Amino acid sequence: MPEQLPGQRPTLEAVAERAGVSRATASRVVNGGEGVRAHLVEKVREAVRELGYVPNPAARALVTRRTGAVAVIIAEPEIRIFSDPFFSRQIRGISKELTAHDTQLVLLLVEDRGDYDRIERYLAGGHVDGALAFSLHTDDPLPAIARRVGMPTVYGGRPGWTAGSGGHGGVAYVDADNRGGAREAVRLLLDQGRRRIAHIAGPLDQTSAVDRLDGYRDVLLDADPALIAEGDFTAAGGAEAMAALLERCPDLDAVFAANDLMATGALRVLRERGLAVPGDVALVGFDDAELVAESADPPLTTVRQDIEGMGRLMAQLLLRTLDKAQGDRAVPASVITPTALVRRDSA
Amino acid sequence: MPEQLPGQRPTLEAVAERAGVSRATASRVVNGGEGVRAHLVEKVREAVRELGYVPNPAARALVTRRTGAVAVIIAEPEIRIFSDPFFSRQIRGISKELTAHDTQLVLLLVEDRGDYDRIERYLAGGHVDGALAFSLHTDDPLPAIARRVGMPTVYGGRPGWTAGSGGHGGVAYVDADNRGGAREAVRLLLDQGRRRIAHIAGPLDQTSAVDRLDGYRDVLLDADPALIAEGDFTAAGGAEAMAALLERCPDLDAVFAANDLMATGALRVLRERGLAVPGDVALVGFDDAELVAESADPPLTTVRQDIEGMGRLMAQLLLRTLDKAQGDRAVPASVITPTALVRRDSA
DNA sequence: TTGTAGGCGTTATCAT
DNA sequence: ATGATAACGCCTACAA
Repeated sequence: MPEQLPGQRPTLEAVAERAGVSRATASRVVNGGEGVRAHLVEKVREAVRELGYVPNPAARALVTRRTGAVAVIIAEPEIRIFSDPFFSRQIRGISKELTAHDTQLVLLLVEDRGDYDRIERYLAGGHVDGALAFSLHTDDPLPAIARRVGMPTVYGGRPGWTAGSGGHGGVAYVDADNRGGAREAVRLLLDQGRRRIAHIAGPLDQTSAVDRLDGYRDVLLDADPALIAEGDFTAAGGAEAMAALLERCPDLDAVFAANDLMATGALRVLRERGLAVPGDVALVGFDDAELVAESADPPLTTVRQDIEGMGRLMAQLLLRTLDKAQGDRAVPASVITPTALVRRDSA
Repeated sequence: MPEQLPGQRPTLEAVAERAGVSRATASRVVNGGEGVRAHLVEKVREAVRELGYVPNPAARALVTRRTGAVAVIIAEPEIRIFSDPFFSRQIRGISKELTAHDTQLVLLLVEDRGDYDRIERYLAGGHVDGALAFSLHTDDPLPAIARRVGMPTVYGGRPGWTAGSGGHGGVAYVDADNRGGAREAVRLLLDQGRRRIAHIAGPLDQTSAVDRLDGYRDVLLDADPALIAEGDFTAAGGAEAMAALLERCPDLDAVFAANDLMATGALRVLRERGLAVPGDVALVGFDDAELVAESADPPLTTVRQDIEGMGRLMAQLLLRTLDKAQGDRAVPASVITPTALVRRDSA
């Protein structure tokens, strides 16, 4: 039972005194204890235990110039942030990895454009050692900010760039093979004999949406533009897009939706219209979002991406950079993770 | 354009020198500038701008003993954390309030029981000034930990206590009027002439679930126990509970579900069984979760709670305590927020 | 109103 | 292997 004395917390000084050693030695023991005689290590450890000593992170950060914290920046003004299981899983992966490395997760939610000033100040302030950012839209100011303040950053999803928005090179990201996965999905539909395959795209200011659309086009080189509708990655948006597609192309016999949430929206509309899935219209989603794809009616055939794994990977990449670089401005490499088609009942 | 010099960041010292004042004066200006002559304030501000000076939070924390950060602890081992819109909205509310007070949000996800050691070390370490915690289960170790390390904490939802787990008193929380809301829901059903009103409860190791069940019982004093089934706040759990209820009481004509997610699960089962809602069975949910209640088919009549507002309130309570207390161990008061019945089509 | 100087709790560089 | 001691960057009496 550490004695939580009223008021003051024990300092390293107190530990040293109690153990009968110098502050320096106490410090060494607290930080691993290399090169300290065994019995002294024991003495110090005991003092730490008795006093309930916990290092003061501020003091430590002041001298080491390392905070042991990483920012996770989510720049999604909409409700989507959490309601889309995608984020939750990725954050969970990140959290696990960071925790395993004794690193804290500071959550930075961007509500509106004005928040970027705050974010910049925060990053520039040195509150964190690095940053992880998600779901960037085409001309998100974040990459420029990260670069300006020299903050090592790993992006979730390939960032989109407009010319002049800060240049390319030197950006690390983790992304699924969106294009390849989309191709697989469309090919499945094709192999099943479907001939009028529509696509419900995500918001095209996000690269994941663009890449999936590109994959669709890779396979359907001369796809009728009327077969493509843009959604917003939400169920409601998917429903809307589905309705529009049916309006334009009543003869469509398959749909590839750019994510599962939109697929469920599409499913609802198809059901309302009395169209059987996959009988009349086959449907493939993307994500294999849990609690969504599997519990849909019928369960969704979809393209799985290892979202939690991608989160871990992002954190790993960043942590590795932080360890190594320590000033070298080393840039982590990007990683594309594979996808896998998961066949269930909708196609 | 602040000149981001390679390597070293400018210190207060540099600012002072450039402005031709002492460090003390520079510091005063940076922290509000009370009692400093106007032209000096301007001089310092200019130096700050020119140098791109940003205070070093570690150094500041070291002397002020305030970190400007608050921990948000989520102790939900399941996927629910984010997939349930409840958390997302509450976090959003918290984030807004904290941001408005220049306070950072450190997210602490507890995955398994063993993580509590880590949490305790973290809180004891003084990384944060206070904590916000959610969704505590009956004998969650968190309150005891917070108390032991003397961390000001505000809970989201009334904490449940087992005798001896750390005592009662002195705990601040923000909770919706679960019991009152449940009563309203059941009364609505009753007023509509329903006579066999079932309840799909949440996991009874959470007070919100217990309180809603109590509200149900308040109105239906002699409710048939067979009309009550326990779910787990997920859609799948709701479906299961609904199936069980129909098995036991095929004659039920109404259901009050303890949250919207479970209500949607129930909806699915009712539809599968060919039962019309609200024709054969009326249904009321709880939460008014966005993207859930409204877009259900039919849209859910439900009990709304201002979740984001509750989040803000939690943060406000904590921040107020931190400002005032500053050592006094002042305990914030708890707040119960009102609920409102939202009538849509399911009842 | 402004400046001087001490100290916050660590780590890290030296001697020893 | 261990111990002084000087930073780290900031705030805040206290003095002027």
